[in-house]
Amino acid sequence: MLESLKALGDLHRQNILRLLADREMGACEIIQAIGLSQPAIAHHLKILKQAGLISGEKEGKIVFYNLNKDGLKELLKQIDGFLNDLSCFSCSLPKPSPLRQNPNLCAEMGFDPDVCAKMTEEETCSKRKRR
Amino acid sequence: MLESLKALGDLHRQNILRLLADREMGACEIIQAIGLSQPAIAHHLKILKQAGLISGEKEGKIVFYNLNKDGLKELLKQIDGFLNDLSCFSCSLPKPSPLRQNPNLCAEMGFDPDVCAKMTEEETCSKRKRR
DNA sequence: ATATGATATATCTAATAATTTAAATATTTA
DNA sequence: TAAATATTTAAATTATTAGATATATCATAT
Repeated sequence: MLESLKALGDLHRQNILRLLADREMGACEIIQAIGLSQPAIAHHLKILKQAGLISGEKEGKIVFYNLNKDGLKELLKQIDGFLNDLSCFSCSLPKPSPLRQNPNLCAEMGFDPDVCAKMTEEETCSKRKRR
Repeated sequence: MLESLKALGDLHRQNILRLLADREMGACEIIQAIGLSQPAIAHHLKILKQAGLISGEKEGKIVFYNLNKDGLKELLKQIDGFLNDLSCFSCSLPKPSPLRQNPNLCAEMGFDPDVCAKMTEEETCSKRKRR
């Protein structure tokens, strides 16, 4: 998901996706439409492809690019899971920090290593135990 | 949305959000939990705050950070709109490129400026006319 | 009250790392 | 051989980071 979010976090790449939302396009068309150099477009297309957001099929000289709808759907599911999981949108007031009780001891406080030690790219909060 | 996606596209910032999913935290707690320098954390917190994903309220010496659930909800809505809009998840086979008919003329092809000329950060495909 | 010192956070600055880009080159296909 | 795309390389830009410094708050001593 991190890779896909990085792929989405660039305006040119968003615009490539917007172009492909209308129809498939050959790379040369995308180059003209976006107005960057051919290698720059090739680079962005590679990033989008590696993120699973588009597909490219070579047909003769031309590589036709399309949205990967399954990839987009999967990404949306992941983001939805991540964000929902984070904010648990409906539930519960935020728990107060122990610093509220103990405002002088920030430097001395320890941390539950479970909370953060092994957080990885794809892990979401629901996989951690809540207290 | 671009700004928020960039904010999400960093593992440390994702982990800060994961931490805050459990409870509010003082900045000093976040520093210890993530293990970066104080200025680096301050920088990431600023980016997350500017993206509307967290809030910080100062209470004495300590700034307590919380998830901004409304911001997260709003972002999810935008991403959902963007991705759904792109792939129009249920509908229609992809339209073929005109290059399918005309495979020799990539360099000479013109482009409908409506399709791409004024694409901006927040514009989604549904706002463009479809053909 | 006022000064002093300690703590928490933010900002500034500079170094490093990563990303983006275009020119040059390579590869594939007609 | 020419056209379309990918890869390599190098330059420019941007992002990330830590050290130094600045600001604000609180506790304590005068």
